[in-house]
Amino acid sequence: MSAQPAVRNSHSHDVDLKPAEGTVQPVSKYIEKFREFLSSKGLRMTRERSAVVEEIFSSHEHFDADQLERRMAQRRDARVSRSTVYRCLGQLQEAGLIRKVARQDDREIFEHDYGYPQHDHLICGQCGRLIEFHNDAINDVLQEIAQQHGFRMEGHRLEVQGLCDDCCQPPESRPKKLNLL
Amino acid sequence: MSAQPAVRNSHSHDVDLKPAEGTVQPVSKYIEKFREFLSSKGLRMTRERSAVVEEIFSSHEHFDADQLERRMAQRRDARVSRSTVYRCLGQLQEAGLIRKVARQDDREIFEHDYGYPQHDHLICGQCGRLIEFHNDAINDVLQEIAQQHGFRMEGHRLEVQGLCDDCCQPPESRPKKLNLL
DNA sequence: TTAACTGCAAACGTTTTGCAGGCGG
DNA sequence: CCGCCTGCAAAACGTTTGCAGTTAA
Repeated sequence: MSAQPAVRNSHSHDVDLKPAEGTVQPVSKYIEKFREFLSSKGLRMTRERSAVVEEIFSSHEHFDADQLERRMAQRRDARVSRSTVYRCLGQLQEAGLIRKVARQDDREIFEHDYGYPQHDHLICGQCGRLIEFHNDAINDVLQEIAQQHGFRMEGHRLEVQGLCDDCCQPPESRPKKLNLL
Repeated sequence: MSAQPAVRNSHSHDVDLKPAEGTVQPVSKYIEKFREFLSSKGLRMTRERSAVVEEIFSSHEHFDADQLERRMAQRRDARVSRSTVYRCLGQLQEAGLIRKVARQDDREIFEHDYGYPQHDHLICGQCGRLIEFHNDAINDVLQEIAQQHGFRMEGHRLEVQGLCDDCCQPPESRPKKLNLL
């Protein structure tokens, strides 16, 4: 589709983890994965669904339903309604392609899940920035704790609240809310 | 239809951590703390507000706004409207007396924060049970990670998803759903 | 063909808010 | 007395759903 600018994303959202390997995976990989899932459920791949997957995996940004809807509105190949966006988000979660990662301003924030290393987030309460990090120790500790409680751990969600580097600066030089990705 | 397991959130939650010490703190301690906060903001302590604090700290259960509203309805000293419950919940969070701890069935779940040791939760996706645990290592790791990113950590929220002991059992021996209320 | 899909709009459930009257300090 | 506080009802919010026409397989 779009000529691959190897660029991450336009806006300044640091992604401190790199993609699984050096290069950006072709979007078709995810579409195929989704098609498999759909087919296993007796569902169909449609123009709308593949367009949504394409949009979501065209960059590694965090996003919410509203942002995705707006991004879809700008595409030429398929206009996708809000309902379909929401329905698709649910299915993509079921399929393991994306996951809810945090909650900001009363909205669920999603991110890529499939083919991306497990990680957690530092969330800036001032500017809303999400900083990814990965740490094996946390998983190990959780695994151990779960075991002690006879709990079968399936996953976790860890949000670290605080202030990012920029927002720690004195108020005068502090950037305004840049909540939109 | 949600893809979530169709389970209500249980009202009776196991608390695997004990209160700070053996005895239950007098509720007045919390009311006093709240009064301080209010006063520092030029706000007032009212019959409704103290009743809410009293209700919340009369037991160490997790709760959501709806449950709290119902509990308030049964009190003799003050009828408290839903609006006031919500407004009060917000202020109690600001005051550091309670905090949101998870999200279940589209509702925020709250718990005591002030005077209670820092901890996290195992959340059973089957029966909704919240199991508290405490582990210093996690905080240490997070503190270190935050520092590496120039992030000023203020707190965190860690939800471990999975299945609790009971719900791991084979269906035959599985206890009936913890019922609500 | 036919069952799943879509957009639309209306419905939903939780939380927030505008308002007029009440009350704490 | 001032201005914060309350309950009420209605609004707002993200999200879900019923429906009738559309489309993938």
